[in-house]
Amino acid sequence: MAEVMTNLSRKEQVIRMAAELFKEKGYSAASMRDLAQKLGIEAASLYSHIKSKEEILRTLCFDMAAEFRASLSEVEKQNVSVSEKLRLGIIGHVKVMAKDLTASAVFMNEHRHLSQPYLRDFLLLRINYINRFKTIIEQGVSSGDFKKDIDTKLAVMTLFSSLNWMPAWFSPDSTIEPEKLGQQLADMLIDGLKQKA
Amino acid sequence: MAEVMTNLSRKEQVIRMAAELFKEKGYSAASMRDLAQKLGIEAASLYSHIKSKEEILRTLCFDMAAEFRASLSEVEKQNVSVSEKLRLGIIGHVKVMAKDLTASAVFMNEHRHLSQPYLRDFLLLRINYINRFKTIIEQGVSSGDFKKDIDTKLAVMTLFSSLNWMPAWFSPDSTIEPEKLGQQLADMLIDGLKQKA
DNA sequence: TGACAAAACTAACAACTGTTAGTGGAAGAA
DNA sequence: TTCTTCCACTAACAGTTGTTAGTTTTGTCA
Repeated sequence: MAEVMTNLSRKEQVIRMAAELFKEKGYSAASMRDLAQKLGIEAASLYSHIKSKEEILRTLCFDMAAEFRASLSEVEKQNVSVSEKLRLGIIGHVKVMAKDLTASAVFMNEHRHLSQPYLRDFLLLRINYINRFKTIIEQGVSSGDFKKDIDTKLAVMTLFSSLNWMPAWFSPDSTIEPEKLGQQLADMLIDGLKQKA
Repeated sequence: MAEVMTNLSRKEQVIRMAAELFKEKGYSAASMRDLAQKLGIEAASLYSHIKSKEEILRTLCFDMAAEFRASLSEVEKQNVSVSEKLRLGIIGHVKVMAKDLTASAVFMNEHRHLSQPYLRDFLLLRINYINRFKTIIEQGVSSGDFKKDIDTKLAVMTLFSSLNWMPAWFSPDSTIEPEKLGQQLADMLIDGLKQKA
């Protein structure tokens, strides 16, 4: 038990460092020797902890995916108005990202380096997640909460684009809390910039 | 003269193919042998046309940057309302991207592989461009066109995030014209999703 | 035809890639 | 003590990387 804990802890340390490196240099440009150096060990020693470079990427991508899905499931259960549901979905997404900005950045930008069949699985998970948001928006259009002439595909892609670049510019030592940031983002996307006449 | 044309044409062909490859696999994962194969020649033959792999990336990034800046300068000259100016800026940005989606994707996702001092120069250009958009939004807040409680930094980053992921999901054979897409995007960001009460 | 430039070729380089095999030390449990 | 597990090591592999030097083919124009 204690050994398992220690092992996991060391393995997780490797994965965390790898996430930082992948975020900084990109998956392909980050070498196992770079990673080893960051940990103060030899490259070959990494393989006491992980099976391969790609296994690290898989872990990072699929763990994040699971968190996003869990967050959205929680929101879907709630019995609230559509625009509130969208708002909660956005806030949940932001919170998950904020919990680990580094892993989020890797999840967002490096997943394409997964090999098959993992890449396919990953993309399926992602499209499912996006479609669940799209459904919320469509419900809003039907119910009259949102404008009737909205292109829902465009809307949902815009939404995700805004969300997904957050790790690139949001600094972890920012004074603003994730909850608040999500709130503001939701406001902006739902209500727009313009002063109501 | 004719020789120069031919030379340029072939060099541009190399750069175009490289853009596709860089977009697909990422700059680091794309090898010069991959690129050569796409052109039906040997890797070493590429060096009759270009100085180095990074020179290609530089060309792609800085040429796109110049186009974005030119587009925005055009808009800034116009004597129109603030929200119209923002709208025009967005449409211009979308049009520039749509003219070459492949190069845009590289510009967006691969610029970090530039070495110094080019990377620094690139980032300075980018921040200048972003700040000019931010100024427009700030003017809108001052003039009362936009809401007073807007976080302009958040607003401008959200704007760019939405814009910048477009190359990733916008298909070139889409029926929608860039002009129209830019229009819709601007509507969404400025007016929001919500039906006005 | 001959000259010239563009654009391709072959061969090779040094460095770097992810990964494996096999080894040994350290620490805790028996 | 001895056994086991974790975690590091050295040495080496086969393949790939960007790039160079030098040469030959190709096409155009005088």
